[in-house]
Amino acid sequence: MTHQTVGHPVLPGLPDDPRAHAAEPTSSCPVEITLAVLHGRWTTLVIREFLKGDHTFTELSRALPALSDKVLSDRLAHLTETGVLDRRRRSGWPPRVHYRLTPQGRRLGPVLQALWDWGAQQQPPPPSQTP
Amino acid sequence: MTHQTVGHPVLPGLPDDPRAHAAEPTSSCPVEITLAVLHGRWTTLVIREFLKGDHTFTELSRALPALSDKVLSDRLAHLTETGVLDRRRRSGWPPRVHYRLTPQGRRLGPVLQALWDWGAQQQPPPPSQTP
DNA sequence: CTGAATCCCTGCCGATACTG
DNA sequence: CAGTATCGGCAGGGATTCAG
Repeated sequence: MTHQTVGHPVLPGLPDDPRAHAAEPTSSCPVEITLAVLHGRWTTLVIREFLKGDHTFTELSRALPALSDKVLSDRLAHLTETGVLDRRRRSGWPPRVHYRLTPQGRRLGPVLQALWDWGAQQQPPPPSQTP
Repeated sequence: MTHQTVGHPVLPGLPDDPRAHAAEPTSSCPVEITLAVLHGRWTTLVIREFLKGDHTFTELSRALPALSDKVLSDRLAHLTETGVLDRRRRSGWPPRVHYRLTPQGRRLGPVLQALWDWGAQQQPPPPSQTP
């Protein structure tokens, strides 16, 4: 019938969703919402660490040594505000704060996977160095 | 065997891919590659327009009226450099340049869909205004 | 018609120092 | 331990102007 030969829709979103036809960048667009959550250097790496399990501030700092305290603090606050992380203070001394992914945060796994898959096809993996 | 009850992997990439364990943001990480392509205001909207079909510079300018010529030019150059768009000059007067998605560019459809899906669950769509 | 050049302004990121 | 306060550098984006 048309030039389209594949079986999946090429456009994101339901066809009658007005947000799929926005004429300018708007924070109500679902794509923008997700990109805003992932926005900023280190953000995806932090999420990746949480996909492995929950962490405290210091544990994360050790997992990503080149990430400064200030930016780590910024990222944790941002991801907590956006509902990706759950922040939990444990009483006692020394003070410890545990972070973990919320159910919404866990749903970012497939999103990162989609981003990974596209990028991986752009640049094939380096030869595996099996010792 | 473990605490994991779902059937899909939570981590992006093959487990033995060294890029899945990077300790800092690096341009060789597939996730970073994709985010670099999508980076910048207006970029996803431009890609969306191309998922509908190919366009000339002016057609795009009309589809996204609030997008300035300079930024549109930047976006087209960036997406062409990264292999998402194919640039084709048609001889004659007035000069016209047609852009269209490459096969790699078309593969961004599912990526935008994944971004849309996550964002849509964060903020349900507004009530449809059926006239 | 399709851009490229320039200028200014803003916002992010890193480094450093400090606090409950 | 887990942050906040402050500062400076730099890149992104918009407006305007000019060119092939």
